[in-house]
Amino acid sequence: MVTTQSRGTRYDHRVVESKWQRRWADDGLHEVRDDDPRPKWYELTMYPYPSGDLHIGHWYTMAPSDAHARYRRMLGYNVLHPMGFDAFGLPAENAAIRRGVHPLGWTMNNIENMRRQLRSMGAIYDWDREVVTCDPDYYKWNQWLFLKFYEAGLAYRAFAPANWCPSCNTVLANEQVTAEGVCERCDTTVSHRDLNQWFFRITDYADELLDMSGLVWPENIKTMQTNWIGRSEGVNIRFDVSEHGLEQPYIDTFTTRIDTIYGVTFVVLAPEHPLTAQLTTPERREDVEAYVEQARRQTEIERLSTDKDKTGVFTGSYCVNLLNGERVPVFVGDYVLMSYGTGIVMGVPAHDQRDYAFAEKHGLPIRVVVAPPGWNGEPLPGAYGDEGVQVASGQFDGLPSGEGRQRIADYLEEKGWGERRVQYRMRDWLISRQRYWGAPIPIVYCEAGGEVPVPYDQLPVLLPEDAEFRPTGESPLRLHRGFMDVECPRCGGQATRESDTMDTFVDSSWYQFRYLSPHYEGGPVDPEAAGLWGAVDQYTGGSEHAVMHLLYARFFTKAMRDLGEIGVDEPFARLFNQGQIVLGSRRMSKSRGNVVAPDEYVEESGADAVRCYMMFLGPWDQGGEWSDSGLNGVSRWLNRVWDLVSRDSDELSDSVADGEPARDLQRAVHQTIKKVTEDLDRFKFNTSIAALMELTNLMNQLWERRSVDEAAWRDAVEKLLLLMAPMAPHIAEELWEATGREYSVHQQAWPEWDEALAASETITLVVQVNGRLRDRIEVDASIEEAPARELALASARVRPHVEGKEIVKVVYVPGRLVNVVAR
RNA sequence: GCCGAAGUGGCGGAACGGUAGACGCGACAGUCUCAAACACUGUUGGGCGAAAGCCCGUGUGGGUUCGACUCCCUCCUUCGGCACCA
Repeated sequence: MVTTQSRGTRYDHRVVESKWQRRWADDGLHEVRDDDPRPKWYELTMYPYPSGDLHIGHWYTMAPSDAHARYRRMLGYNVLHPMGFDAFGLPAENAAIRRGVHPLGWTMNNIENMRRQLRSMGAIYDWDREVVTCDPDYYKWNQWLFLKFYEAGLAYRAFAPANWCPSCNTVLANEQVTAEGVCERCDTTVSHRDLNQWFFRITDYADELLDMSGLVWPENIKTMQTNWIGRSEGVNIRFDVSEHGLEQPYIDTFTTRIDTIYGVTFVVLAPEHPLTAQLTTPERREDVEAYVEQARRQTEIERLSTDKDKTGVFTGSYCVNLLNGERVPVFVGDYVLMSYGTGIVMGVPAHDQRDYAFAEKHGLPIRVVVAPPGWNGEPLPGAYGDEGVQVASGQFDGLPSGEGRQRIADYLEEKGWGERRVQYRMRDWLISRQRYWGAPIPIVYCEAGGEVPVPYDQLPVLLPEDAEFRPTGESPLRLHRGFMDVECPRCGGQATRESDTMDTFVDSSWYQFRYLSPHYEGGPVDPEAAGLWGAVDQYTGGSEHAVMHLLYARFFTKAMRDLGEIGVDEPFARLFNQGQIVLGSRRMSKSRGNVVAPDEYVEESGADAVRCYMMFLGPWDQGGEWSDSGLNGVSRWLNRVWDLVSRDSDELSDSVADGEPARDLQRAVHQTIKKVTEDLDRFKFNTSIAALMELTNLMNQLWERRSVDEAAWRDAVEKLLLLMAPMAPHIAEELWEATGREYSVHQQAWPEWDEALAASETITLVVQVNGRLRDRIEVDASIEEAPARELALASARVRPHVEGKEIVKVVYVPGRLVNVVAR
């Protein structure tokens, strides 16, 4: 059919997008007010690091979450969906050093550029609420919180071995060292240094952090946090060493398997253990010292490699197992870690793989004390299960090992030989960094009075802009006399400032609360705003933050709650992790040169097309691959919508003689509303857009046939534009106006569907024989079972398949199918 | 080694235990064009067949079921996390 309308009209996204972005800004359409009567919805996307250019990965993170926030707004919520910059940190400093510029200038330029790029996306960010963490108005509150933590005993300084990255020239938190023992930023092998460091006492909250029952988070993230915290219930048990005449007549070990206590055939100390030297006999001294020295020199990787031999040396001493009076040898071995438990392990080779390996190597006895079901009395190398029956265990013989654990623990506590203990894998959070580009730690060291907190009225402790910031291994601030030399706030005497700065994860641990009242001067958060907004309702971002950021932010939230700053227990009620967008199945990276720069594509195809493509390329949580032709397909669709909606609906008659197609359209519209709504609730953007494409395709077909009336058409156009508005906000707004509707499409209510109208009058009745499809019959949707069976059995396509067979039964699934079972 | 997720056309991916492959890309054919590109229309899992239709198909092997991409078990592969934590 030939039409008068020209086909293939393309819209000028440049004109449309800049027009509406200006208009929305002028009208303050995205301003969020606390006195808005609608119910609140706080939807947060992890803020970006201002690395310079907005990467397509940023779009992948932000465009779908913006669409979701917009959807929630159309549902009738007062939506807060803010944006800011995680502006402190090593990359800025490293980049600044490379380029010979100042980190501040470099960072602020990047932020300026990225703000412009972010604006091109047409998101609903309320820029008046922007948070920039290197701004003194922000980090002042970092320092303020540090002081509050300090007063509450949650911040403390300790001389301790720390992870040292020789390339970054700073210490790292445990969370920042990968499983391979390298720096999570630069992949350099991490070594150790003993330094005075500031810590946050996150372990105080270990048990509360384990409780994630109220969180709607992906299970794998919860599991990772649980594993990271690593709670173990066990027993501290003493072994008698009084025969050696030390100050302390016993040594302490920790075990989770006290049921195996009768199987102990040796004890092992960590090489760094302070008792190692004392327990070493003179004739063993030389060997032990050589071993300890060799262990000390090993790198973290060598030390931690699991497949390594279980090395160790005998100290010459013995200790006594108080339960059976047995004397067992004491070894030093580097498979025992000083940082876990007591740094001493009781060796039970029959029931622990590592102890087994150690015993094999050193010819130590192996004694089974927990017999697995059906045990034949043979040694059990490798049978380390913790369920069985106590044997060779004195008075505890015959007990199931689970019960044995409790009874032996009771007995030890009664005798005063040990007590139940809970151990965590997680350590306190080391926050000191020997680098320039971070928030100074607000402490001074008085020559007379020691450690003195900076008074609140002297905050912020400004980061001096004129410091030499090249890393030397010590904090660069140490070289800045004007910064360092200070009067003691307590006694007025000579004092020096703490020269370390805070880990940037401190900044991101509470930024979610600063957005609530970004200009508030009375504290980190305005209590009224905190009361109104509470926790983030929906948080989105990458799963690379599964442990560090998310755990720290949870800790901060609980600590701030206990300080009375906020009223919530958890920062993020719901969490959704998007996947990664890749190019050619490889992670994009600047060094590899395979980076997709969104600006070119926005210029070429428009922000709406790039937004929609981010959502369409695959399920958001699984990530996907960028492809130019994929973007092109989405772009074609938007042009088709433009073309379709721009058609003059006067060309359609007021009513169509055959009413069926109009009903088809109406049904499709209601089905689409349902599909898109349900999919957006579950972040299934790809299928939402697919549903919208289907509706568009149907509309196009019906138009071609001119078999739809004007009213149905206009209704379909309206619903299509409303449903598209969150994903393609500019084109939806433009077409909303062009079709004579009232500004703004983004202030309209989300459409609702009517189940009855979405339902079909007829269904395709599927007819199967033995579960295999044989026929499809169009029938009235209200068909009863009996006629459906009759129709199925009468089908000419069914008969040949049941010929000569006995019909055993007929399964009827209402509204779906008939399955004839024939044998 | 342990924990978790995932394996579906040429590709990205759809599918409340009930029509496998929606939607899109690509490819092919056509329309438009002097031509190409763009755009638009149509076809498109494999095999056999003139057609009707039949058979085979969701990593592997089994199981449950009238019926399995979907649930259960085995194994394989890929990815992510943890890893001498006593």
